[in-house]
Order: sequence, then structure tokens, then C-alpha cells
Amino acid sequence: MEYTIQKLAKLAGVSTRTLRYYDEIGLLAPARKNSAGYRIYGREEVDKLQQILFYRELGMDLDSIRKIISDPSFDGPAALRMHREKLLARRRQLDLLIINVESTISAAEGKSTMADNEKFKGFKQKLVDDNERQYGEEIRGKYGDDAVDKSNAKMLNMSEEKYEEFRRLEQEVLSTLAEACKAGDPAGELARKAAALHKEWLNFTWPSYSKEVHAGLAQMYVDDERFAAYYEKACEGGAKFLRDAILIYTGLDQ
Amino acid sequence: MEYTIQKLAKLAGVSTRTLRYYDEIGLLAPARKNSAGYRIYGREEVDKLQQILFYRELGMDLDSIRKIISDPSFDGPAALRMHREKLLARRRQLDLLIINVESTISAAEGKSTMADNEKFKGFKQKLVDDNERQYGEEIRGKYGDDAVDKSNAKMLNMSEEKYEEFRRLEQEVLSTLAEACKAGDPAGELARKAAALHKEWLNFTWPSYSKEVHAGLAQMYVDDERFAAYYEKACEGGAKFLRDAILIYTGLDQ
DNA sequence: GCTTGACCTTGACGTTGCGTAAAGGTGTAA
DNA sequence: TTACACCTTTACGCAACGTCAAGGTCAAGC
Repeated sequence: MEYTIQKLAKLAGVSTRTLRYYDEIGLLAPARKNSAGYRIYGREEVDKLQQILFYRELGMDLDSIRKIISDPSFDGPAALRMHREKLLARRRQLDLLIINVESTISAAEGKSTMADNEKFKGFKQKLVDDNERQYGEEIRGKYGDDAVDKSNAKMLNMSEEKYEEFRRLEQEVLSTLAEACKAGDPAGELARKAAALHKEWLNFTWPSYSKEVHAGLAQMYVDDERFAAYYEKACEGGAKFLRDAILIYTGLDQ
Repeated sequence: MEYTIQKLAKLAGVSTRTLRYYDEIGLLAPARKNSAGYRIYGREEVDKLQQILFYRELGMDLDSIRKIISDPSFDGPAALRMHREKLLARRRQLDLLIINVESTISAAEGKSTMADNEKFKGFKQKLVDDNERQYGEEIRGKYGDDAVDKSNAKMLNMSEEKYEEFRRLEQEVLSTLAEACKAGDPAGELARKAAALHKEWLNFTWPSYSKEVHAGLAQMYVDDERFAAYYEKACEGGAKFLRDAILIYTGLDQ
């Protein structure tokens, strides 16, 4: 597929001026020019423009983008994974901002007060970067969970503190499950502890605990491969082990 | 509390140049200047700067910001609620971008291919704006649900199409519930339809359906005021009605 | 009192990433 | 052939600061 400058501009949602500018600074040249000097773009340029816009979206300046994508050792897939991480970091910053604006609203309604430094949470990119350095590795590859956690935290209007507690519990469930799994007995003390922690964790999101829901959720962890994969991280057969432990814990195993 | 220019800059995460510039263009003047001409900022300026940064974060130019916050009819709380909406819109755009980058990754891994126009999903602010105009009112006040839906969609790696279907079902559950509720009989045909639709909806997020989970979820809708409020939109006592309908539907009502 | 170093001031010019004419050539459908 | 929507290059403008430069101020320690 070949595109004239306006066709590509409309496709990508940028102006023709932008494309000419990118040509001018040597960031994105057209595949060729036709007899009248019209810029003609091809498939390769479409992909390159997509890359460029990804980086631009992250706030990178065009010169840096050019250096990166023209680097012979440029690793496309790795760059994409980095994109994803950066976008997730931005998402976390946005979450902070949203929490911030909600705090400000409730402060305005007289429900609470805000310290001066709280008023700027979420604006500070530095904080976000620090966060990324701190959690970057951990977050890699578990985006789904993180997104769900975050949204859950917001759904429940959790305070940041509570959310931290929630995250901590989640990790504790995983680590206890790993130990219990190693011990091997779903009726054992460690397994009971894992199930109890999972119940506590569940109470964060579902205030109306019932054995049936708890057991149903546990079964779901086994049946659905996405959840299974999550608990598989703790140990082999983690989801099944957790289900058995919860069934025994709730007394619904007969 | 009083701040010198650098203190405030550090607090808010901006440069001193930025604060001087804001003074220069009449956007944010200090409370006073001391004998040596130093800028001194007070509590009021801190709050105003927070407002300014909110607007700036949304991409508004400084001149528009000045006009807005210096407008005598400027409604602070309303502005904050608008902030929240805009941030949520940005969040949705980010979600699109993340879906986009993930699609690109899986396309690169050869798992699927991407059409050219798909490559620019998420970049097009216009699309987002259209969406906002379309759903803006609806979204107001139900952020929690929306966030959860979005994150669920991502968790399940739903295609956009599937997600649309998911949203449509959600609305259908609500409207059918409203009708059924008006009819008044939780054992009636309409109530059965609402319960069935809810089951279908549930299957989107929880592939391993069980009567117990379904009923447990229904009970949770009643017990938890946040969910209750959501179904209350359909009709008065909507959550209770839905629970009863589901209990009858699943045969777990004895 | 004096120095040092971290603060503060007001200019003033530079930069990035385009927007926006201006002045003119091209492609094609009626 | 006459619109009319495209395309070209050139060039100036702009927002929101960054970045010197050249100097005044304040608190602490000697």
C-alpha cells in the first residue's frame, strides 16, 4: 500500500506539516518521490512512523527518537516492551493524579484536609521515575495483575495506605503459597495460612465474604489459564494447590 | 506557611524559571515581595498553582488557564470534577495505546497481523474526544465501574470488538433489570431474562461459570453499597431484585 | 566583620515542534 | 478547460520554557 502525504497524515492522525518536518530533519523520509516531487510513503514508513509516535507519546524529543531508531543495534521488540513499561508508568502517574484530584475534591467538600506536599502528588515525574526504578523489574510481565489491582484500589476508593496493604497481602499470599506448596500438604498448617491470607485479601475487594464465593473463586483460578498462570508463579500447580487448600479451609471439600 | 521561589518549585516539582515565567505572564503572582525583592508565596498561591498544573497536565495552554481561573464565575469544585473526567479520558487513551503496543508486540512475534489503520489506534486524540462527547455524561459518577471494565478488558486481552460487546451486554443487563423491576416479579419472565443476561455478562470475565459464584456475586451486589448503588440506577432496590432473580434463576433460592 | 556558598533578582537570547501563510505547480473529474 | 483538491518549497511566528549572564542577598562559620 502506498500513501501520499495526506493519506498517511490522516491514517496516523498527524498533520502534513509534521510529516514534512520529519522529512526535513531526517527523521522520516518518504520511500520515494514521484515525477512531480510528491512524497510517496510505503509500508516500511508506516511502521517507522508508528514507532516514532510511540516514542513521541512518551515525551521523547525527536532528536533522541532519530538516534534510537537509526541505531544499527536497535532492537525493535525490546523497544516495544520498553514502550509498554513506560506507558504503564504513565498510567500509574495518571492514577496518582486521579487520586490527587479526588482527594482535592473531598478536601473541598470539607471531608478531609490536604497537606501542601500532598497537593502535588502525581505531578512529579521524578517520583514516577523513582517508582519505576523501584518496581520496574517486578512489574515486568505482570501487567494484567497490576492493572487490575490498581483499578480495584480505585473502585474501592482505597486510600493509598490501604492499597499498599492490599499489595503487601497479595505478595504474602504468593510467598506463603510457595512455601506451602513446597511442603506439599494442602491440609497442612502452611496451606491453611495461605488460604486464610487469601480470604483476608479477598475481603479487601469483596466485603461480603462467603465460603461459596471463596471456593468458587478458587475453582476459577484453576479453570482459567490466565489466573492459573498467575499462581503458577508461586509453584508448579499453584492454582490447584490453592484451590485444594481453600476447599479444605472452607470445609467445602466433601 | 510561606515559601520562597525554590521551596515552592521543589514542592510542586517545577523549575524556578517556570514560576518566574508564570509571574511574568500574570498567571501566578507571588503573595508579596520581601524587602530584597524576593518572591514570597503563601497558601493561596500553592492552591492556585495546583489548579494551574492540573490544567497544564491536560494540555491546556497557559493563556486559557489564566482566563479560566481568573474568571469571577470560576467554579472550583466543578472544575475539579471536569479535571477528573479529563484524566479518565486520558486514561482510556492510554489504555488504547497499551492495547496497541501489545498488539504490535504479538504481531512482531508473528502471532497475528495488524492492519495499517490499527497501527495508529490510541494516537488519535480526536477519536478519544469523540468518545468523550459520546459517553461523557454517562461516565460521570461511575468511574469505578468503568475502570474495572477497562482493566478487565485488558486482563482478558479482549479485542476491542469483544469489549464493545461486553459494554453492550452490561447496558442490556441494566435496561432489562429496569423493566423487570417495574414488572415487579423476580420469578417472572423479564427477571429471568435479566438473570440470564447477567450470566452471559459474567461469562465474559469469569469463564468458569458456577451457580454458586453467580449467586454469591448477586449477594455481594446487595451487601456492598458501591455495587448496590450501581444497580440502584436501574430501579429502586435494583440490587436486591437482581439477587432474587438470580437466586431463582440458579435454583439456589430454597 | 568577613568570607563563602547557596540563594535570589532581572534581562536576553536560544530551542523545540510544529502552525500558518505565501506563491506556485499537479491530477482528475465534469 | 475549468474547477478544485491536492502537492511543493520558503519563511516567519509561537508557546513555554532552558540557559547563560551579571549582579544583589542571607545565614553560617571563622
